[in-house]
Amino acid sequence: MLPMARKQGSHSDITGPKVHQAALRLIAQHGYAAVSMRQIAAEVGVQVGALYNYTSDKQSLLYDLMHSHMRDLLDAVAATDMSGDPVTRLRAFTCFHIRYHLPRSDNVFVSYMELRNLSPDNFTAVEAMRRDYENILEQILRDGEAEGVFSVADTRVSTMALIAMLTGLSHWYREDGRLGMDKIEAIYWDLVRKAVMA
Amino acid sequence: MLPMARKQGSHSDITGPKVHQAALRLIAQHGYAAVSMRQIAAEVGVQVGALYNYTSDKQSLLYDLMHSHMRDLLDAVAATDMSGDPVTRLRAFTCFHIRYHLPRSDNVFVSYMELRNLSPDNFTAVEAMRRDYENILEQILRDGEAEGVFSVADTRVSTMALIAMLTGLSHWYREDGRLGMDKIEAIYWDLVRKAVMA
DNA sequence: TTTTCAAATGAACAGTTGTTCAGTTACATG
DNA sequence: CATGTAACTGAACAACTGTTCATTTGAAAA
Repeated sequence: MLPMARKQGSHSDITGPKVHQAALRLIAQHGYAAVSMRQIAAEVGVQVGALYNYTSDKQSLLYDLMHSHMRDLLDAVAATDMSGDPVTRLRAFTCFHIRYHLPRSDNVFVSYMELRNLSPDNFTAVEAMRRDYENILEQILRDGEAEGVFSVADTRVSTMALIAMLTGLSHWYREDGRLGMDKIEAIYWDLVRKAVMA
Repeated sequence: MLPMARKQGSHSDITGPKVHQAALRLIAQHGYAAVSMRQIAAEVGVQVGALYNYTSDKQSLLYDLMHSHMRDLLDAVAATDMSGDPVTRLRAFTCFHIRYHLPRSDNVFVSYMELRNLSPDNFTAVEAMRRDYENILEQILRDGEAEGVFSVADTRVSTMALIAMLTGLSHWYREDGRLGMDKIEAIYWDLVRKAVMA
């Protein structure tokens, strides 16, 4: 088969997403700095130059991955029912976090590990969104403390501690492992609840 | 000042550690793949070629950093008093972890983020040491469960959750921040204790 | 003072990097 | 069928990569 400047059934609508998928997978596996544009192109099945129809440069590609992940995360959490008393809300947040993150380990990995490879402006933007997400949990803890149902030594630190605990799960969880998502959810909810309960 | 092939008072005993310090700092800041041997050399104040008097290649340099960190960690934890009932031991482990890791944020960062840049053999070696460290905590939890003083839904998962919570601290703690190490220690011990107590 | 040699230089190596762009191709439109 | 153009190729660019090594240096040993 001879090389073709344009393949059958190949459009911007197909190649565009493919570029992002390939970049996400490769960067999650090897890291941003260790992945070349040529590797991404090869995974898509295209030459390097073609990538620049879909991103202005490598940095923007990384930013797009991280920014869209955070946007989707914030949209999803906003669409989740978080009403009720603080304990119910904490449970809803915990379960949401686990169920949203576990099937998206590549996204989590990239958004966690590649922060330092963002340009200063891009870093600020992504960091603000991460902070927005953390604040949702922090507010739940504050409300629970105000009602006297939660009791933690420091709300902000406890927020960070719980987020770290929950996010760490994505780093070692394997879908084909010993425990299913329901079990995991129960175990983590048990730890979270007890840790903050008055 | 003309370039000199050997500077005054410059020995292997001085440059060697400097190479590791520079590599640690730069890799913690930018990541292994993003740091070049020339950048490390510049930080040391030397030309690239000189680095190869102290490491056989870049990969070995990374492995040395990670392996020696894990070795020091395991030595330090072994030298710490972990006797007594499970609650006392859990407290000792929690405080040890925090006090050991907080002043070594560069080491923690590198040992956490650069695992995927290790060659397969080096990865296996470092991973085994990490597992040894985790097992210390896991054994404390098991003993506590056997005595009925702890109660967790799954010991292994709880171990990973607590380690993630504790290690996450190193990612955001700033020495000049709002809270000193004593306060932090108290806050985390509170969370850990409550999370696993029966 | 002369000798010795660990330690560092600086140039070179072949390969890879991100990015650009003139040219080619195949599909959609007329 | 002819034409326009979005999508892609392939080659080129300068800069940078890890690594090697013959050469030079200067401090310590004789």
